[in-house]
Amino acid sequence: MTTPRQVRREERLADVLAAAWAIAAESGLAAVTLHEVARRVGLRQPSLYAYVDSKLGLYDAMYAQANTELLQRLDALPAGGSAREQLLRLSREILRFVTADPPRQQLLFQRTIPGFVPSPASYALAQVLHGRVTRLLAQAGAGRPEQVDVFTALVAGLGAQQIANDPGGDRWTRLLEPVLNGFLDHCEREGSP
Amino acid sequence: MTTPRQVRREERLADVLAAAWAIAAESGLAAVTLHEVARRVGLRQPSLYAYVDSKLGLYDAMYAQANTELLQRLDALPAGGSAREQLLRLSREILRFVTADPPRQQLLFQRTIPGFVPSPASYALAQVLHGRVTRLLAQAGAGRPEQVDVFTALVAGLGAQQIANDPGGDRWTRLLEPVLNGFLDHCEREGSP
DNA sequence: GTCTATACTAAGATAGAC
DNA sequence: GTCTATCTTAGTATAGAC
Repeated sequence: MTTPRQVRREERLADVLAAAWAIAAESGLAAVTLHEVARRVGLRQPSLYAYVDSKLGLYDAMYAQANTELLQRLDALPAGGSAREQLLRLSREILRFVTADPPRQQLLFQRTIPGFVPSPASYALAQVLHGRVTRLLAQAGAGRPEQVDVFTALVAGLGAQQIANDPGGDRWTRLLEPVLNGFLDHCEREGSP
Repeated sequence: MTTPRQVRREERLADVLAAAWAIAAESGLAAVTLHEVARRVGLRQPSLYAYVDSKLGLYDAMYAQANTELLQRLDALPAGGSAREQLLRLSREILRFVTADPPRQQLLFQRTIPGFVPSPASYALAQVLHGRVTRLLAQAGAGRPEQVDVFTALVAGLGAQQIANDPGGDRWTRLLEPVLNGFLDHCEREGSP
């Protein structure tokens, strides 16, 4: 059961994480420091240790939060239509999610913070996400492991190029639909040779 | 003309850059510091300012060097065969280049160092690379700008996933050939509708 | 749970001698 | 071109009082 005290704590932690994401969005993920986070939430830096147990622990909490939020967004998508249509909606949402806030892409899909490795608990969330994608791909006729890997590379690649070379634009994200259709068409042809 | 003095200087600079790459490979690109670089080349930290004009200047020199080396490697590839075969060789070489040393991928194709923007001179090298890829893609029937963008996303995506989720392995890089063939087949079909 | 105080480490950069 | 010395800033983390 959740006491009012725990609720309060969760809210505070949410403030801490929000401040961290704001810093990351402004100055890069690597620019997040406990001092600056504390400044923004109106605490002294040592007080943050009541919420995270280290700097890397803060990154882990951000990682878990981003995974959770992305999962929630995918859950909130309309479920109708063909598997292909659902997959397109899901991919679009993932791209929207990461391109709207590049540090998310960096934290979720790249390995750029020296020393950061997701904790088992946080990584489990990433696996849930992967499982969701795999299931939908299987329904769309692209459920083989290699096909799932190609799909993740496609989405991650479009997101990364978009962020790195045309931030705020849609030069790569707008290619999602034709690329995805080409990929799924190819998988269908392969599926019944 | 190059005096012996300039040659010496170039060699020293090369040592500095090699030390920086070594640190990046061991601890991440963000872990490169002027102090540690100086330590490794047997200089005092202020002496590095004879070779680079700032920390970001060091990253810029690394960026330029990586581009130059990649271009050299692509130049050294055998030129025979169809455009498709050449393109496959080129893509393979790019993937080999970045996966063998993840900081290269991070510096060349991602934007993760707060404040780093390539200088015009360094960025020109990247454009040479892009031009080379574009020309080859055109010969292979995929020269439209959107097709070039898809190609870069494919290669960058495979490389990023490989590094992030299977470092040292080949779970994604081995998918290059089928993915590339699928992509080029699709472009050919599209080319004459 | 938050504070003050502080230990500890390390960073980037500049001045000026040799 | 390299050095010593130093400035300036900043970081993570801990101890102990309230």
